[in-house]
Amino acid sequence: MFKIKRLFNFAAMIEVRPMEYNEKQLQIIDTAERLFAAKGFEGTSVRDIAQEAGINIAMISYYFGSKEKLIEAIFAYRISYTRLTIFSVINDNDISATEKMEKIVDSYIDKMMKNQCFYRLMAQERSILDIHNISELIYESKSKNMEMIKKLIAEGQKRGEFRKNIDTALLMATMIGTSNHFIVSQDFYKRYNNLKDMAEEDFQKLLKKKLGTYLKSLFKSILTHE
Amino acid sequence: MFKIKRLFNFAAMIEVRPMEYNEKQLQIIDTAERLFAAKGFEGTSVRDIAQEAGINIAMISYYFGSKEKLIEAIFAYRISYTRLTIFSVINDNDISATEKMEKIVDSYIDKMMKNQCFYRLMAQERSILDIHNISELIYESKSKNMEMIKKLIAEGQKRGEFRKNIDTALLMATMIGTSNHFIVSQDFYKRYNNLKDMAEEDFQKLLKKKLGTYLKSLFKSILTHE
Amino acid sequence: MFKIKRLFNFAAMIEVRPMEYNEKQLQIIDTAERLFAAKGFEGTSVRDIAQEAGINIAMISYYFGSKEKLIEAIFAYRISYTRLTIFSVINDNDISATEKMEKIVDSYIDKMMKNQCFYRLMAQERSILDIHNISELIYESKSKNMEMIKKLIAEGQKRGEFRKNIDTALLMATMIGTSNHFIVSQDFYKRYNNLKDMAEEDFQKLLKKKLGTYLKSLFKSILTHE
Amino acid sequence: MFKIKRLFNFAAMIEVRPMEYNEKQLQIIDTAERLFAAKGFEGTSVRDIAQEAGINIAMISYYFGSKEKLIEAIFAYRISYTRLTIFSVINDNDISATEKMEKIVDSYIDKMMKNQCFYRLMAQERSILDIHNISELIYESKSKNMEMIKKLIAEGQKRGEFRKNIDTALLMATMIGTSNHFIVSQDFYKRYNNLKDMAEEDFQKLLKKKLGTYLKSLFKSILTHE
DNA sequence: GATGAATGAGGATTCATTCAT
DNA sequence: AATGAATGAATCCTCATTCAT
Repeated sequence: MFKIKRLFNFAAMIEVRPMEYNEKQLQIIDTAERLFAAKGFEGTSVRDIAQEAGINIAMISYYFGSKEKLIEAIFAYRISYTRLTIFSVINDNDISATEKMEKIVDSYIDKMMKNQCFYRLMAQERSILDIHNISELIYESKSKNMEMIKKLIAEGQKRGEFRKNIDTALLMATMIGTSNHFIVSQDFYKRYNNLKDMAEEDFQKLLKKKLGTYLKSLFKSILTHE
Repeated sequence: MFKIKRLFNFAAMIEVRPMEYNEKQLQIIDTAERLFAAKGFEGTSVRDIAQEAGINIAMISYYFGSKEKLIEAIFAYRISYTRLTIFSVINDNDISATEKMEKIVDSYIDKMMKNQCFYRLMAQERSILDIHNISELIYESKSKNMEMIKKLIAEGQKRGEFRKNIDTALLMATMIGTSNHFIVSQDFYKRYNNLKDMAEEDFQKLLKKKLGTYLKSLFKSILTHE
Repeated sequence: MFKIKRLFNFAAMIEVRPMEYNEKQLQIIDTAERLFAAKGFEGTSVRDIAQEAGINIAMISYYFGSKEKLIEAIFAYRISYTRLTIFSVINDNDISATEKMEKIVDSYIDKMMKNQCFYRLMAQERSILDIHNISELIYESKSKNMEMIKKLIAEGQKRGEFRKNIDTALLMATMIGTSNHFIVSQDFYKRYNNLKDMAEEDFQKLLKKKLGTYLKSLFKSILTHE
Repeated sequence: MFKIKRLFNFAAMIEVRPMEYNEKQLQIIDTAERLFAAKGFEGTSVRDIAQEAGINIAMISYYFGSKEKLIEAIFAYRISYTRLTIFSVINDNDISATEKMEKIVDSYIDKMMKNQCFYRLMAQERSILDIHNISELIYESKSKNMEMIKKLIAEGQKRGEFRKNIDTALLMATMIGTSNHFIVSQDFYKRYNNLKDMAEEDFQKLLKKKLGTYLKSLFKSILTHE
């Protein structure tokens, strides 16, 4: 029915379509994601989710099978979107490797800023790893991304844009880790720099811009300088 | 007795001594830290901790008051150690700013590698922040570190070692975020690179060396290149 | 659903209807009342109640929220019945003030004999007062009763049936206190008078008759003699 | 040692001497009595008592054996004093039966006002009876008192002071019940009559005077009127 | 398809007491 | 004689889930 056993089909990768959920299910996913991010998986009860989402408690088991399955669904749902972007950027033949990398950074930051809850949640789960059946999902997604980035780096090196000896894993760690940490520490940043009075929207824009500029400059540095 | 009202004494900062716990208390702290890191705060029951630590369940409330207070104690305990290192490095007059920065990176990585559980735990709590009374503790520690790093950067700039326009917050985010993400994703790294057969000790050394080399090179890049 | 925000509605006093509980809830109330009376509130565990009532432990929290709320519900439930009787007696225009008072005494004794558990419980709570949120409930009920009795006494005085200078508070204390003490000490009474072999039913009838005769005679004495 | 198996020795009744406790033990008794009265036996923890009394937790078990034994000790201690008074009044040959009865009422009220905590506690335990080993103690004390009162009534009847057909049990119930209820409901009384601003000492005097006058008048009525 | 009622399992904590000192 | 440390048992309550409707 709405249960997907195997998430990604290599052969049909381009056509990978995120599973379809009805409105109520999406509402549950959004609410759960937000609450899981804010209070942790175990710290959030299905009652909390049901109440916040304005639905019946039994609906969660009814729609997703269990609380565990719900978080798996959240990850499957969110991750299924991520790949498409990178994929389309990589395959764009009209721009240089450097430009591609910049686009990827921008796109990553954009996605993360828009889905902060999910990325917070992922930061938690990365640590708790293997308790819920998510690690496999993350592994697949991550290695897929790694492959693409590697290909891109190779392309850049071939074109003479990038230097040799680039450690993709650490490069990714820098992009993901720096972004995550910066976003997750935004409360510290706001308080430390006395930006409490800034409108939230403006503050988010500021973070995004700072982070984007910084990361792209950093990547340039890493990728080109000897 | 073992309760600390105020953690850091500015005036007596050099002499700040971590609170003293007896052996059993330390055993609880270590076990709890490990389990919290592995299963999350809410995902870990006091029964789990007691059983794993080989002590009576009631001892946790007896020694720390509550599960909540226990995690606070863990943070207070671990954080109280961190500062000293940075402080002593900064105040070393015999080495250049560049060398100081390298020492700080090394010392951070070293500490993190040795206390992976705590850093995993902190990664979780950074997200859940403000549920337990830890954010204040982290804020204090973090801003203290920021101040010292800022001072160091200023010193480096004054000495002509570092370039202008360095964003300390993002620099820190890179060090902490990259390290954290790399460590937290070590299982991915191992699997992705088929290193399952490598001895754990060797693997840890490998991670540490790679990370250290990378981060120091990265910092050099950020701090010196225009 | 079964939560009552405001117990007594002055305007609609005649129509005050006790809250409606389903059969299982009433079963819990009865059992809890009996056990609280016998072993005290704190001396009774929710396990005891659940076991005795033949229901699941969780049902008590499920239906009443907590053990505390349960005892509040018991009081609200029992007290909501009491007023009606006095009210209807007072407003009966066909009988003298003396007869009214006799009816009130009879009705009080009758109610108390039938709900000995509750009156025992109330005797305990009167002492512990203010720990559970019951004092307010009792205050309201008691002052309402006081008002009615005062009115009745005034009526009796106006009609020349009762003497002047009657202290309503002490009059009430005599009725309630004597009855309570007599009932609560019935075990002593039975043993002291060697009535162990008397059928329980007969014994209860005996108590009721003795108490009724005595109290009515006493009231006559108090209300009429100079 | 400090354990008394059998409290009252009939033969040596006149010489009955309350058990001797050292200062710390008396401190515990007083504190426990107060807390038991305020929060109930089960509602009071030995920790509460120890903390309030400023003594070590283990002392309670050490001195009294257990919490249960402590409350037994309280009852034994307080009850052992009560009898003496009645006894001496009864045996006074210089005053009439009526005067004796008045003295007994006065003495009872006086004792109760001075030991409100204990009387509150007794009101609770009367209901919970037979859980702690106190009922026997109370039975003995009560029947002893009953005997004396009966003797006094017989004396009054013989002397023509009192009427025939007096139910001693109900007479006692009136004295004890009315007093208890009046005292236990003093908060209601204060609030109902807007006496919150009266000094506590004055309020207590008021209660005592009202109660004394009322009860003695009531007793006269019961004992003399036909 | 959707849900209110119900429940067994397990949560953290507090309890009175004991024991070594 | 006195006590701080320690503990097994029991506390109330919440949990995710199920089931009859």
